[in-house]
Amino acid sequence: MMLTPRQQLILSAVIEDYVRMAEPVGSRALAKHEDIQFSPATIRNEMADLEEMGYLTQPHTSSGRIPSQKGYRFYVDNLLRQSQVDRDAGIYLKDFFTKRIDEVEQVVREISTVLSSLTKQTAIVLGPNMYTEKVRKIELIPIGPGRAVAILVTDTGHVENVHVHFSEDIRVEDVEAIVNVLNDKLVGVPISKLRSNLYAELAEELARTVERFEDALAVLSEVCQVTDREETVYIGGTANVLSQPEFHDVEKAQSILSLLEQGGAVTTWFPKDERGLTVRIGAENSVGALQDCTVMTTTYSLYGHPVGHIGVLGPTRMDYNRIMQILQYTSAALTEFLTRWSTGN
Amino acid sequence: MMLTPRQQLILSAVIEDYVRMAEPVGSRALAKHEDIQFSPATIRNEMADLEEMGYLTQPHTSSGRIPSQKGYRFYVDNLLRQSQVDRDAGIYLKDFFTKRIDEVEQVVREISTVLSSLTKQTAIVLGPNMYTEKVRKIELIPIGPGRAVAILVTDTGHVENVHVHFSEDIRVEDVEAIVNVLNDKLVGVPISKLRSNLYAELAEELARTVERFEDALAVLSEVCQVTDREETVYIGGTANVLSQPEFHDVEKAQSILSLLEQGGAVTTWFPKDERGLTVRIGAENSVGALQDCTVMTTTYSLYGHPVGHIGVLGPTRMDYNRIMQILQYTSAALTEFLTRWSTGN
DNA sequence: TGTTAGCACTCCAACTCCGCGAGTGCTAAA
DNA sequence: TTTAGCACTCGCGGAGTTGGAGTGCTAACA
Repeated sequence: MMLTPRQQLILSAVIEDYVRMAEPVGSRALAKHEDIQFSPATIRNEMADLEEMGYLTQPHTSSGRIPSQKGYRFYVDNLLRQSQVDRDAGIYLKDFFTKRIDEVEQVVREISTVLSSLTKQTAIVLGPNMYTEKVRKIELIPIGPGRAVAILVTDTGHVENVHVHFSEDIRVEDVEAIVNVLNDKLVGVPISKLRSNLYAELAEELARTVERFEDALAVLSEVCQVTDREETVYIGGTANVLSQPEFHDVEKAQSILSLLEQGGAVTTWFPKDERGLTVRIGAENSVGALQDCTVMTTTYSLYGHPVGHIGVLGPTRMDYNRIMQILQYTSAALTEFLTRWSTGN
Repeated sequence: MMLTPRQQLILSAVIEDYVRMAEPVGSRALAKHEDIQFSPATIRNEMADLEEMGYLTQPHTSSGRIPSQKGYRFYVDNLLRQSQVDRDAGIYLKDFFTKRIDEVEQVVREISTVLSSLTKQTAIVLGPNMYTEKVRKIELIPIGPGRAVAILVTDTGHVENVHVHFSEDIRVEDVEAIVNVLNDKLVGVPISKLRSNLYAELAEELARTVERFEDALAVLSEVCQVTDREETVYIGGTANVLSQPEFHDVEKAQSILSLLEQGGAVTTWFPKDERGLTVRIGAENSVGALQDCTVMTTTYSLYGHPVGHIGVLGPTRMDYNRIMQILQYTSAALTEFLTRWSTGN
């Protein structure tokens, strides 16, 4: 059942050739591979065995072999040698990050472009969530009768805002009172706990302090909306989908593009509670349209907590090695950038 | 030189048929058209004339005709009868807007989706700029040594924020002084005038009030950055590009998709100083990749000033009539929504 | 004079046919 | 166990063929 070293060698070679050429690879071509010393005939025998075991398939009799999903999986799990990160890519990334001392959001957005152009695939970046950040300040700024903007600033300097409403005849003192209570009770609280932990306690306090109790409650609930904000999604390199030979079929390409378009759907492709690198090959993606795609993802962190995801979408025939390197390197660089940024540029 | 009514009728018919079928239309097919009473032979003669004048072309001898760019242009300028807006579309839009009492940004983003699914083309929406809005409040919230977030709220409730830096040993009073001066001098000033008009005056005032003058200046300049923010671009329905027969050629499709991806580039497709509806057919778009595309755009307004653009990108063979209707209707509805929203939901 | 029927002609698109070549599996020899 | 040899398979691309849609032209007709 286990593969012999020679079979592993051949499987690797098949995958690497196929990744490069996007065409079924035959025994003759493989024999030319430098670290393969056997004759085509031997290779044919081995390939027949590999096919029988399900690691390779044949589009039709008398054509070369292509790796099956199982083949890719074995390759990723056992054969991938962690080679050097692409030198140019490394330089490019390092360069990108040292130049940047900008707003986080902009950097994160641009990462999706960078990642896609490095990998020549589609890159997906889920913006850093603020669940672990703490409330630094809450402001209520009136902008009209019965209307105000609530602004919430976190300790790392993220700003969220939401429009709130109250009765038109509320008094200025009441608004001030509300803001004071909010700040008293909420500063230092992690965003993730905003709603759950403090709702009851805060309501009580507000009831004691503020005349217009219902208004205060409404505001409270509206402010809490910021915790429900879904992560922002940045997608770069969607056009790269079309340059993959496997998606020259317009139907397929379109189904993938429309999938990418509904930003929300993309979120589900990322494993919720894993922090390391994950690789989902073909049918391992539950989504139908991704049957012959691979989604490789990893997380980036702030203060040791994963706060966001980056990922690459490509055909199952992708350069796993290279893309894995780039992804890991990018994640590390992004993590470092975030840390540097949030401790003071 | 001028077209006879019959020629106009035939031109219309050719265009309308071609828009529907995406295939060259011949004299026989046209003769079946209900408001055409002449025989195929007559039609052939007229079409030959129209071709000679450049309104139609023939992919090859002995095939039907297709409209030339000049043909489309004439059609748009002279023959388009403003018919009823698509009933379903109207209902759909009305529905969308009455349901929505949400954040502007979200509505604008969703408009791009709505517009693309109504037109089955790619929709481009340039978010409302805030140039005409006025400063309501400026806040400086410290988030670390020498670091703060500057928050600017406009009279309609837009919130922009930017990170600012000053010497680490600046005193709290100085920060307060800066904020006070900023608010004193800037509240009520239109965003567009922020930098130009008040820079000098403000600097003077700050020099008088604030000890750390350089710091204040730096902050001022950083705050002004928000005026440089480029308009946000939302693009919906990029996948629709692929469903157009003319873009089944992967090359073409890709060049258009990559164009769409660089959000910034898209901005230039919108005429700067026109407010009504514009139609750019084929080569009228200066961009090379859009040679067989039409970009139809219009603006939406707030308080009578155009504040943003919406547009539709499709093949020159697009349903001008329908898309024009939808665009105008959407623009009107969006304008109305904005007004309602900014005067208090 | 403008319109129409008829007809010969054109040309694309789709289909079939065929040969090439890359690749295989099997067998027999090393 | 590996390799050389050989017969076989099958997709792909080019050449040849055909059908049909559409044209332009001419001549007849209102």
